[in-house]
Amino acid sequence: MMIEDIIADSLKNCVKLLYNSNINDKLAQIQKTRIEFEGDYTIVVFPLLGISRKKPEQTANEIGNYFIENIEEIEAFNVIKGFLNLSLTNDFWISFFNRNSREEAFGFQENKISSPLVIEYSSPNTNKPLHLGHVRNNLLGWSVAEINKAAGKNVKKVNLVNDRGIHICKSMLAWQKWGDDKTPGSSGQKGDKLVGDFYVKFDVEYKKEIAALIENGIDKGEAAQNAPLLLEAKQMLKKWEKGDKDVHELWKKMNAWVYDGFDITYKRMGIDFDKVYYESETYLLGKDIVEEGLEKGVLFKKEDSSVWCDLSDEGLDRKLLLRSDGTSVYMTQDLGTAQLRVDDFNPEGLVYVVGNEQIYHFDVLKKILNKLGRSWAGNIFHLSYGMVELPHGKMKSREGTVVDADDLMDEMYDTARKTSEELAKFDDFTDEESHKLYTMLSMGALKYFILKVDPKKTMMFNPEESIDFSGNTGPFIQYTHARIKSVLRKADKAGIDYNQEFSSAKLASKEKSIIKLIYDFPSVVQLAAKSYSPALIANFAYDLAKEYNQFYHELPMLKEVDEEKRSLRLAVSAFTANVIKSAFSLLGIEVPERM
RNA sequence: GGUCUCGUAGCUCAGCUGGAUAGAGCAGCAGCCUUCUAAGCUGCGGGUCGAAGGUUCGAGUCCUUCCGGGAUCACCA
Repeated sequence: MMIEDIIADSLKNCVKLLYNSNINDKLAQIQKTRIEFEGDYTIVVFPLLGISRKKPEQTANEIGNYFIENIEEIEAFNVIKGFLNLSLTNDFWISFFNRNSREEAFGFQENKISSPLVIEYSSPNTNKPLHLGHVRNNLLGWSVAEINKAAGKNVKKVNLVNDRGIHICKSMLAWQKWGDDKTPGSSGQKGDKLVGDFYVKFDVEYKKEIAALIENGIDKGEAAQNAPLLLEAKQMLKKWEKGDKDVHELWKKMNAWVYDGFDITYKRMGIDFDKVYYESETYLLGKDIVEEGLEKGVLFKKEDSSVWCDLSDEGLDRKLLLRSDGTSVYMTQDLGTAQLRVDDFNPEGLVYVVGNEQIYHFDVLKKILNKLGRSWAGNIFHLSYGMVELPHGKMKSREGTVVDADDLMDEMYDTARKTSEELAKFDDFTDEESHKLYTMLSMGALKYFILKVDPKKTMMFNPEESIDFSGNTGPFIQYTHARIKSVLRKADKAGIDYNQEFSSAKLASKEKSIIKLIYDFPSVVQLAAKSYSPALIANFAYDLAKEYNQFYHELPMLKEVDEEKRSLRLAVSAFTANVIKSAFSLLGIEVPERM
């Protein structure tokens, strides 16, 4: 039980005893004492004045006295206006420290055997390479999954690859027409890049056709619908759906190129999945559900035999589920894949990491599933993250304004190398060690940069300015870890033992503030899991690293003559390093021993 | 137009369910390496929390209106 809960419970007992009244959580307000005041935790007494019927100071004093007399963890208090600041005993912090500082997995909860939380993320299209927007999705999804594992959940990461459809046919058609049998092998180009280029090529030629049609006096909308290239692509899609051998062969070949390319990028980002679904295998699934909905009378059919769901009673419009030609739309497929996931995993929840432009889509998805009587519809959670914007607006694949994922990682690597060469503290690194370090730092900088901002918020990325390596950054925190490890190596070498219990040690202010921060780590993990926010973990790691660096400058370790103080400070350092490492592991960031 | 979102320092971002004089980093200026890694530490300057009302003992946080940005409302995905 966390100390905040103990204080809250005690407060309830106290109010019952002193003022003969029961209070709820809303009135029992406990918060951390602000640094400028003496104390560890603060009870806000304003809400209790109506019950005590006394002045704030008097009420706070009465409660403070109760705590001193009855709660052994509390050793002192002071009152400022309506705030009752409680000081915990030195012993409380020391014994917490003794119990946990050598726990490798401190803050992580053992995996429970429970039905899984299925998290879908990434879900790329196989017609273009990954860009910065996808990077945010992938890092977020992966991290949210890891955080939930650490919080004790049984997590399954899944990917639904969008490997078929009109957009795929467009790049296939362009390759057929203008590809000259180019392959990744012959061109030396990464497969996803090659295919992406043909997708762009299609768009260029298609636009030319539209322009020509308009020139000939054809209406704009009609031109877009009837351009020969588009008709040809549609034709190809029909062939694909009929199982045409040639089209399928081409489709398989080009998708294989893309997967080879994606694998490289995924691997570099450190992303993985427990299960990969392919839309080509699932896109027909929703039709059964639609059929079921028609039978139940939840859905209806129009004269042209298209099928709809009426959501007007939910304040929404009608939603199409089957086209008049009987083919399914995106929504239909998602109904099917949701059901498939439920059948596959019997999950306690389904999480979709998908951009906020699809809020409406998921809203509708849940409502339709609800109408269809799927009780698990309420367990669907759409983690809708914000877009990544560039100074000149949002990224558009077809307009070439995207920040390519591979290029970005290359640039980060370059910056890491230059920065490291400039600031290097060692000259004995082998090429391999250097490469490993640059990789670690560049990915640390990138991942931290993206994950530290609240997932829900739109974020800004300026390609002109490289991502920082100092200040509130990944490398700063990695540096803190390496710095601690350096001191610990020296301590080990000098034969200093800091792996022990501490009994009487009176904590210095900076030692205590670090221990207090670390004390919160388990709750931060829980909260980050519940709110699906890696940003909370990133912020925590930064606060800890910052606090540690102040400690480092203020208090000597190896030079300290008092042996117990020396050992305690080394032990605090070791604990800090371990927690930084754990926190960063949840963000997918590795920490170096030396840098 | 309907719905949903966001607006905090020059820039990028924190600010848990309303609580004490609104915090970091970057950028700028000034200090600190014969001392455990200076990717660090210390200090200075910088804010009518988009605007106006309201609820409350108390509002960056909740409500209303307005201004500004974004998303969405397809027989696209």
